[in-house]
Amino acid sequence: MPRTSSTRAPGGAVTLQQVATAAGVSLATASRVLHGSGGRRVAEALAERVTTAAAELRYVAHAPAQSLARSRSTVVGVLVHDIADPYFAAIAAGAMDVAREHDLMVLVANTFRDPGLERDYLARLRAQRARAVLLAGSAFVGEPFAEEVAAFTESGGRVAAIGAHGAGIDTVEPDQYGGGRLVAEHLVGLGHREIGVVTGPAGLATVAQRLAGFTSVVTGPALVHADFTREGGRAATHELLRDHPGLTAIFALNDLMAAGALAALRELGRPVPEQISVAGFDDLPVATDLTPALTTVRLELADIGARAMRLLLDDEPGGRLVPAPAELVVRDSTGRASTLH
Amino acid sequence: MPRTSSTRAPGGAVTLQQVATAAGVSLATASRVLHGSGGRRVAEALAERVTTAAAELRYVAHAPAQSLARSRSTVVGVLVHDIADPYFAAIAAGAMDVAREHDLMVLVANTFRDPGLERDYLARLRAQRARAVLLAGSAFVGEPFAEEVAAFTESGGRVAAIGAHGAGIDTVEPDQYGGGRLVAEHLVGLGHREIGVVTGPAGLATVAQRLAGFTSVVTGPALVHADFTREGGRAATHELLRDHPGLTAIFALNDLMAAGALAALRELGRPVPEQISVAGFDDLPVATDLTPALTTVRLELADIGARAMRLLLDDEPGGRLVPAPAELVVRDSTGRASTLH
DNA sequence: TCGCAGGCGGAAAGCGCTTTCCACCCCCGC
DNA sequence: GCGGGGGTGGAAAGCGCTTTCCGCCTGCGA
Repeated sequence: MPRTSSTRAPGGAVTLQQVATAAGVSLATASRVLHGSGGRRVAEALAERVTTAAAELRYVAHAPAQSLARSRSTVVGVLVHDIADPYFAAIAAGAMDVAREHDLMVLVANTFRDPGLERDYLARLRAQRARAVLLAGSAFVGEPFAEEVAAFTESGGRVAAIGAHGAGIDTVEPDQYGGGRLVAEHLVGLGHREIGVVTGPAGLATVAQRLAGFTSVVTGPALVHADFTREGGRAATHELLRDHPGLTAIFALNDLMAAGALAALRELGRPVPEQISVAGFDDLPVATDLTPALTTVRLELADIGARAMRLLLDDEPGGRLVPAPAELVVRDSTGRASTLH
Repeated sequence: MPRTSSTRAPGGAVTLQQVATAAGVSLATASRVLHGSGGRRVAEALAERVTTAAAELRYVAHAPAQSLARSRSTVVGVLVHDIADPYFAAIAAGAMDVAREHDLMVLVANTFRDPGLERDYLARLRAQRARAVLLAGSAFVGEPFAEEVAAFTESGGRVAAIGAHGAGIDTVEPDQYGGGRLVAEHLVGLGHREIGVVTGPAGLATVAQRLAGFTSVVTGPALVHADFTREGGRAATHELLRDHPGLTAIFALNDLMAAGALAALRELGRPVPEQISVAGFDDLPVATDLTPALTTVRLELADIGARAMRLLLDDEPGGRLVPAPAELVVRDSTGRASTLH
């Protein structure tokens, strides 16, 4: 018979009371020793008896009970559109790193850009009394969602966002506009005049900003919508070239779609960059492995995630706006506009 | 002044008691209406008053309090080595999908293969009284970790793993061995005899199994260790070819390293597959976008994650082993062994 | 008309922890 | 030698919810 059977509660977990009893002290003393916030000290000898007993019993505090008693939990939420998208995975990783430094656990919610799910998850994060929530995407819009956010902050939680600036919400704002502009200037500098843009889901602030930056330089580019996925980018590129065969460059609003664009151009037998140039956005790891290596805009995604999490966890007043730079990374997928068209 | 200021508790959140009062019923009745497990019914009229009041006050139950009272929580944990690695991201996404169907929230812990962190996170998941935890990687080994797992199950949580079969633990076992074997047979069938293998971190069961499958066909291949990253694969490939210039094929034990291998070969001016073939493992989305498109072994990662989560959440006795198939996907990076060496 | 059963609302006892407040002990100073 | 004060342990009151048990009320049968 395992030694633990006499010390473990039948239901399973060890309670503080058991530790206290084993150490021969009161519940209060045990609590002070193990979780005391320094306000009150316990004599050396007793403290050691308690810690020893706790270790022997493999005691870990019941976090929900602690949350209840302290009325503050140790979890934070991260809302992402899709954790399998490397863009969000990188942001989440950065955020989780910082959370760990603060001894917090991270609840990740995959919303698939479904507004209903977004609200639902936010409500459930509120139910968990999550200390804070990071909105790692900019599709979170609309009145009902804003109400949910308000309810969250009103019940004492902090909210920060990446890329979408709401009133009173801390925001890390990647320079989407500037990135789009950099691409435009780069392409124009190479002599391109007929440029098509593969945009993302309508309504995404990210899309609007990247596009706005681009059109601040190149007016009236050919546009086609896709869904921020590789396949979407591929299909959109076919469509784009069918309708506008004279294009000499394509700007895909993210790297996933740029990969699709390159695939489509390969299928069409259009050499890149000799006949047509392609640029992306995000500088995902895949960008270097594409052929030709992708010219794109670098966002320090992990860093962005980390900074957003820091905004959530310090105790400064909210409403701050932290800019994150976008940097053009020129690789082999862009070249001088071909003169023969 | 916002209308809510009179109804909201100053501290923030709305409590059930407030809802009950607003509806003019007792706490018990409100609880039965809103969270009743069907065991007991409340008259229609009262129920409606309660739900209305709850909606108006934007009430959401205090999850920690609920966990405490019911002594079961609504969170599950997923332990991954690195969520930014597409392999784990895909598994996590599949798992999270199933969790959502069960109305559970997912706590994701990034361990970076640090044994200390793995144990620590597992203890904290136990502290949260997570209903279950999915070990989405096979590096979780060693006595201390096994003890932590035991403590977790003893305190009433379920544990499932991907790829590492432990006693009493539900496991989804991707056919790593078979996949390695498929690659070997494929390469041998193409006439390759001098094959190098870029392996992963020592001690990973995944690595051992893929390699074992491979060496069951090809004995004594040249080996070099890397760390499952693209850069590691690149460096390892350089090393491999320095020491074994006559290799006609390279098997990288995952796609990330295969991407690095292709980069290295490009740097060396060795055409793939004309002069040397390359195969990977996992069939990450990037595989199709590499040049040449990568021959690899497909694992249905999202499905694997989903199945593992289902194992965790049904109430069957543990210790099951669910195999997941591995399938060879032949693309352009492998070809007949060059006769000139 | 009275009795009883069935149905349904409410009081209250926890769930495991924190934290306030009280009581005790010891030591010091006068 | 006695009173008081500082320090430290313990009792107990919650935190917000679930759930058992109790008791009331209604309606039906005799």
